[in-house]
Amino acid sequence: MTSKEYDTTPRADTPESNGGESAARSNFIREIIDEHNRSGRFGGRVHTRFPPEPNGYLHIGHAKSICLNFGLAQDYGGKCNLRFDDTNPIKEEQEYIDSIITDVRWLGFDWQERLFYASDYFGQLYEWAVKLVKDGKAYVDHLSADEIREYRGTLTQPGKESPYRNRSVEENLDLFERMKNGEFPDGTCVLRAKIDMASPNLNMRDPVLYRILHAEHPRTGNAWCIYPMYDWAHGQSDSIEGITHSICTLEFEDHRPLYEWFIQNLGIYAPQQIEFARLNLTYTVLSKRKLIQLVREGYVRGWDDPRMPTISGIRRRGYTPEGIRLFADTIGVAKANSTVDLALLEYCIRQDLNKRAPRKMAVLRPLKVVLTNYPEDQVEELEAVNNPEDSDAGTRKVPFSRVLYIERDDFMENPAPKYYRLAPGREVRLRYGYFIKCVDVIKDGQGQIIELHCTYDPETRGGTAPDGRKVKATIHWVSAAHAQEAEVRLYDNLFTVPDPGADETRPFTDFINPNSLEVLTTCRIEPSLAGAKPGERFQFERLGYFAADPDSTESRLVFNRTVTLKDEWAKIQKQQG
RNA sequence: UGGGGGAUAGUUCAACGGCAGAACGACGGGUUCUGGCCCCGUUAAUCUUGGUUCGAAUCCAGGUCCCCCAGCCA
Repeated sequence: MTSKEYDTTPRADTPESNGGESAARSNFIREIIDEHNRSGRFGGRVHTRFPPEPNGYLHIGHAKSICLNFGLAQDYGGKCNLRFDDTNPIKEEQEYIDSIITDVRWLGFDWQERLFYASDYFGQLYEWAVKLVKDGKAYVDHLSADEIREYRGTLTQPGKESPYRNRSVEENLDLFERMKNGEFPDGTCVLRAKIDMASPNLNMRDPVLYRILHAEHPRTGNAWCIYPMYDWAHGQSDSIEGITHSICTLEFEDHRPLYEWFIQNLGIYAPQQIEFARLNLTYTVLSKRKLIQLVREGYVRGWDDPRMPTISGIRRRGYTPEGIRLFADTIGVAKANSTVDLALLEYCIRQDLNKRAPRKMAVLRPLKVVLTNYPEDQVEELEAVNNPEDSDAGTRKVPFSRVLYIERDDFMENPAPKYYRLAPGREVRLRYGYFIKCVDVIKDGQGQIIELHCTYDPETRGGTAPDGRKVKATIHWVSAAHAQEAEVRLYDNLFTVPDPGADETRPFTDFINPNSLEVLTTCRIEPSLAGAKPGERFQFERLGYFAADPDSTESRLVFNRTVTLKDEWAKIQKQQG
């Protein structure tokens, strides 16, 4: 394995290569890059990487990092690699590699031919380890894992040197080679760097470089039985790829001196590690461990359950790459730990969907309405606007007839204050249709409202009255004879509290929202929705944004509610108690 | 009690010695054939104590609080 060539010439062919700032909002990383461009440290290059370990599915927190790394490269006319940090075969699987590739691509980013794996560098990494041994800077340690921990000391006390620390170069070379050749079982010994057992930074107390793992690797199979630790692999992988800015999360700040020690003692190209605060979101969890638990213990249907904060989950839910990128840009990047309000994510998604989602009419909880003065067999085709935000979206025809369904919520027998939808004796407008007035409320034996009798005003076709009278509300509807039946899944926060992990005396699963999923099976949707393909997104007017689910069949569509519309009436109701 | 980081409206992020600003949220209003979108307005912050300076969120000193580190995980 040889180190890769990388281009160190300034990228004069790209628009942002004059060392200049771009239009994006300022942040501390851009300032560092700008400074590097001024000083010429990287010759004006900007080359980042997104380096996931393929041990799970990507989530919205990773999206922040992906948008940051790829976004910086785009803005500065640079490059961004996708690199799998696959140094621990015990946890990693091809399934995860595949899903990560899918997700990053879906988010809208392109690494071109630069898809790499830390395992691509196992050979080079081994050679560099041999060099360190030869330089007297690494040794094979036969202390057990427990002993290593004891010898490491504590936060306040220095560590002790291992009795094996001063083996000869020859012995270390021999032992290390035999480690590689598989002569020792797992856990027998490790290769450690010889740095400083008294360092106040525990990462510098002779960190382990290689451990013995007789495990099959998704990519290298059984070629290796020793595997590099993160610290030994990461910086050198960055170096090999010519990365300029190695952006990682805050918990690696303590690792930076080690990152630099390896690079320096190997005498190889030095990238700059920069740390930023990872994303936290209210009403959700983003730790891999907790996400796995939700899946394994059946709290959700899988990694792609629309309630999950995984990329595959929010994709299925109907979130858009554009919306997620807008979110990443909006939250910015800094070093302070923070928790972003979920409302901001939802705002960004609505913002994007509002511009692009075709409008449709759908009734979630149907209430039958008979227009008693409308001709029995008449059907009209009413013209509806597909998207008021996009004049190019055109119009469509929606069938209208004597028997309709409206939303149960759009009728109130004893209307509350400020409720201005349909009520006995009250007139409202049917969207794109006529004014109707409720004249009779039909109930069953239990007193449940089962049907409304209304009259329509033929003069109001198109939605305006010739006499100029106004109505307070416009409600959506579908024609009973023409509507299709569909299933709609409504989602609420997976957790009932803003920070489910805050109480350390209780498991986070105690705070799971029992009502996070509501399945409605008798919804009626306008006929033009027939044939909607999984993944297609719509706005159901007055209800929210919805995406067709892969569970849909030819005969029966299933929709996920992506996010509600802002709902002024819901707010008023809340205030009214 | 070692080391490394951090602290600006309710939330997230700007301001880099010179008028503390934006977005979201909340509240109020306008507009409207979606109680949506859009528009306008109100609310609301520099952790603390000193110091330097004509002038400090920004520089200096002390303090407080929060986060991370003792994997053969990443």
